[in-house]
Amino acid sequence: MRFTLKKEEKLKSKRLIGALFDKGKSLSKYPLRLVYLKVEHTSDYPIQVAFSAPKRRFKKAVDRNRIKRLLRESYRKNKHLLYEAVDEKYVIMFTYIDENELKYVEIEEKMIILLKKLLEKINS
RNA sequence: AAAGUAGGCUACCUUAUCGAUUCUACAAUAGUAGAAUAGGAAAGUCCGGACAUCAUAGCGAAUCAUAGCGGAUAACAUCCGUCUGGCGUAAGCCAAGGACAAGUGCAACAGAAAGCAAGUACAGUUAGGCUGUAGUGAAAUCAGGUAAACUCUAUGAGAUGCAAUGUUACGUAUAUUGAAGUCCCGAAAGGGUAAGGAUUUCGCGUCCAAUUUCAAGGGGUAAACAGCUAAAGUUAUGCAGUAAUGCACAACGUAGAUAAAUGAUAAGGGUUUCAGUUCAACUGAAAAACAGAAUCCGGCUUAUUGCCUACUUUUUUU
RNA sequence: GCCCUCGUAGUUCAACGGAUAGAAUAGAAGUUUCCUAAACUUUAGAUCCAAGUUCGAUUCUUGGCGAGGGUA
Repeated sequence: MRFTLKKEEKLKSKRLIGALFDKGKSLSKYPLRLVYLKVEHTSDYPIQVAFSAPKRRFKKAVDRNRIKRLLRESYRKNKHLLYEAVDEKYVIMFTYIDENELKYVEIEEKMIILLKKLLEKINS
């Protein structure tokens, strides 16, 4: 298993994002929040994913970029948890809801917990 | 040593592992190897250009900008030099710094009076007139003050911005409904008129015409490529110039993302601060700012780390 | 990315460059009432920030900060 994260795995379609917020279900593990939806998409990968840091909480572009990079890194390291257990296609959006930037180690820890929670939800 | 002024440099580094984007090569659509990958302000979007489109882009007015003088520049509200005025003990800093001797307006309070009329007290001299002084005020008879008041003078500006613009793909609609207009002369060719609509605010002009104009009236994709990064480029030296800068020659080859790459982790080293031990030195701990390209350049403004050089003033010591 | 607009009491709005910045409403205290409301009386409270022009700026100019909008 290689820990890569290619362009094709990123969620870019505005239509899918709209549908995701419209119909998707959400889970959260502070300071992360996740919205997911089972839907057909064009990518070869089973899951398309997007990351966001709200402008309301992080006014500076540097901070938003920083948060998104940390989220992307922690997802890249741990996405095998999902890939090993999921057959159908999903789209996922991660949102950062705290107002302060946490250390990478803490974010990765929460990410793992959140992904496991998601697996339970999907399989049940 | 303290306080201050001016100018300049800098923006932690190295290695390893795991990734991201672009390009190249090999492979063929899986990948492998190599190279490159954020700033001094990338920011604010405040000026100036390049570039692109619009001939319904023209002309005039309006509007806006600039404002001592000379120079630099592609250009500028930038930069350099200099005069004058102001601030500061000084080093230095600041200035929208043309015209109120064209016209119009405005001037609280105070004051007789802030314009077209009036006139207080004292003195020169008794009255009038004239002159001077006092008193109010930011400004008082003086060609008064005020133009970051209208305005005038000189110079400049066509409008819109890369979501410009071009090509391709998908889909397709000159769909449908309502309203307005389709003028005059002539058999025709043609001529006349200028109501309507369009345009950068207005006028002229120009353009449009049942293949017209205006209004109402669905949805999908939110696609790809070009524009898109070699540039009024950077550095060193020489020459010209007080300088900004120009010229010559040499070297270097410098991000192109698009729900938006430039990241994460570990180890070692350097810098600064604090603490401990006998000065040098060592050990330990902590800290490292402001901030993220989005068509590209030249500036301005604002945010901000560490340091260096020169100068000024004051105090202390020799 | 590009292009615009607006900042005055807690809130909604006023104010030719000229006295202590005005009104409504909300707040506080009092009068009235057995108590509350209403009414009446009194009271506190503001020009986003920093420079400049001016004798004098909410108003004019410049820079900053904040808020909002438009744009295939």
